[in-house]
Amino acid sequence: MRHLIALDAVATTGTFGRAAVLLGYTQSAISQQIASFERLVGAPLFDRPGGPRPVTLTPLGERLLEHARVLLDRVEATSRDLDEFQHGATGRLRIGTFESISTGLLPQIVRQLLSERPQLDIELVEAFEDDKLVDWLRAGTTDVSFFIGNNGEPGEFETVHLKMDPYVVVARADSVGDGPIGADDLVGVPLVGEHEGSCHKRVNEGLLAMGVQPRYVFRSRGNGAVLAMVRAGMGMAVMARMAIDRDDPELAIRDLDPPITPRDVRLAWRAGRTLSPVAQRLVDIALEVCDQPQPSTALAS
Amino acid sequence: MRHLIALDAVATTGTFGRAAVLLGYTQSAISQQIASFERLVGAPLFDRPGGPRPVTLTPLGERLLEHARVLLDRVEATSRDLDEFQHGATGRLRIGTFESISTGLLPQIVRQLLSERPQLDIELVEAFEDDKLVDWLRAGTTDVSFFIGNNGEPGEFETVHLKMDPYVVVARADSVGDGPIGADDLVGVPLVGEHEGSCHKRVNEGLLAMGVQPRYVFRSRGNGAVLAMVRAGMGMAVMARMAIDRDDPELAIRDLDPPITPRDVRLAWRAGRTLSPVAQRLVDIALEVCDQPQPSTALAS
DNA sequence: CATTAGCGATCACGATAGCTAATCAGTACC
DNA sequence: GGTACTGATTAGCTATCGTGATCGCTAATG
Repeated sequence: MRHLIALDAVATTGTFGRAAVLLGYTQSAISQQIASFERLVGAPLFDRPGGPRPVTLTPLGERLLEHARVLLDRVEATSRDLDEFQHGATGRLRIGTFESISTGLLPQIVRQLLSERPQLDIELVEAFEDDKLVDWLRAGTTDVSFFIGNNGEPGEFETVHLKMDPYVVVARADSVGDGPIGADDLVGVPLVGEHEGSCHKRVNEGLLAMGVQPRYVFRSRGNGAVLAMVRAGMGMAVMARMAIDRDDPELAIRDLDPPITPRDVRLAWRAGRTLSPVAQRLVDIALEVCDQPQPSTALAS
Repeated sequence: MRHLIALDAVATTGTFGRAAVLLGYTQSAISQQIASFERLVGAPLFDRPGGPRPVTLTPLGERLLEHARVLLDRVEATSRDLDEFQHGATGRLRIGTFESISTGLLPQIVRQLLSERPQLDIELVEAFEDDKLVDWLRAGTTDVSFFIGNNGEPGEFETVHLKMDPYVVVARADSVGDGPIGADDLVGVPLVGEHEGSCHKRVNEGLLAMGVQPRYVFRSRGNGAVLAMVRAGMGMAVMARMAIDRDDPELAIRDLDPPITPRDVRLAWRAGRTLSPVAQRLVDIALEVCDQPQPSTALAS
């Protein structure tokens, strides 16, 4: 390595002495470096004419110099890229997420992250079930992942709590009064909701706990479709608050009474694995956006 | 450099100890190397879970490893290319030459050289005047050059004598008898020959020294054209023996009497400059082809 | 629950490599 | 023939890098 730099310097300056000054060494050091390099390759790299004439590269030296410059450039590029990476300016970030989070939380976070670091390569991987997210995170398919509560083997993941996301009732604005919706209001009422999946399971269990046997008249994987059906008058929906992305005067959003246990929205990564600078920043931004204190050391799962 | 190798080995084996075995070090050495590398980049490269579990790369380490592998590959490639270059298997060789030499001498030399080293990149640069060849060789446009006699500043070039190339008369076979051609045979005879140039100058001076005032009826830069004109009966030609590339029953080749001083064909290169392996081999082959002894140390110009 | 095995970190120590400083030796130029 | 500019060489110091032994940690074992 030092050899390559010395070779370049001598070839450029034409003189051992000037190369030494350039590199902050003494002439002796350069002489020894070149000599050692020549011993290494087994042949002279410079013709030394003697006297006050500049040294010149041998054909071998010339050939080696070409390679040396390529290598030095590469090293330089590596150093620059690593710096950028460490400062979080570049990097890839694969995020595991649910649709509701992609709708109600991620956009703010991603917008902030991208405004700070426009060159980032962000990849979202959406799942309908917790297990998928766990598998992906475990396998390294995702770098960080949103979780509902804690998942995986104990100690396998590290997580931070972002916010509690309540389940609410969504109905046409003209079909409900003010105030929370009780169990009575839901019995026998036609419902629209999600297809099978972790989210739906939680809603379903919650309703059953309330004593309501839900009657679904439409199911979809897309929250947008569900809301559209509510808007169209197909029925009410019980869904995570976060999945409703915009204020819609046609729709009324009401609390449940008694409420279904809200979702514990967390951000998770593999325990004991260093987060990349961008992932670290993502966590911080997520905490900011959710108004959570930033634990200096993230809580264990 | 060592750092990169260690990084690669640890990442591959998953363990400091196995990496050490792989590289012929002790575990302690690897541990210190990685630690020093981490100090250099300012952040951990591996997550060490502790206990009998393998270490894993941090995101930074992964990124660095990609660069490291590219660099190591390049170093490997450099080493291979240099080996080949030193053995003369690869390399570029730019040869300064005259047309007559390109015709009568070079083909044998180049054929031999290429049969030994098929991958060579040989470039011929043809000149019509000595000065051009001198300039090119001085400037490094050519690596080696054919010279007629010695040229350039004294001590500027190193040369070896290849052969003496006599000047001969070429005529239609049916237009001359046996035996050498004397001055009387040439007086007033129509001649074909070269255009201005170093070769032609020597012929012209030779003829004048013989007492012959040459009468040119055709001149060309191409020896082939000259010979064709002789064959066509335009006249005789006085030219270097070497410029006649093949036996042609239509043509008779006769000595001059008195002869013009033959050309001293030499191979030259810049004095004090190491020859590339292929150039060195070219010199040797040229000497072989010309039946010259090979001086272990080439004669000074 | 104590034991064991496998892992990396650390320390002291010796060898080596790499630098400086001073000097030597060759060559061109005045 | 001196002078000035080269690179080479030598001795000596120092920082680096390797080894070997040891320590501390954790998962797996019985």
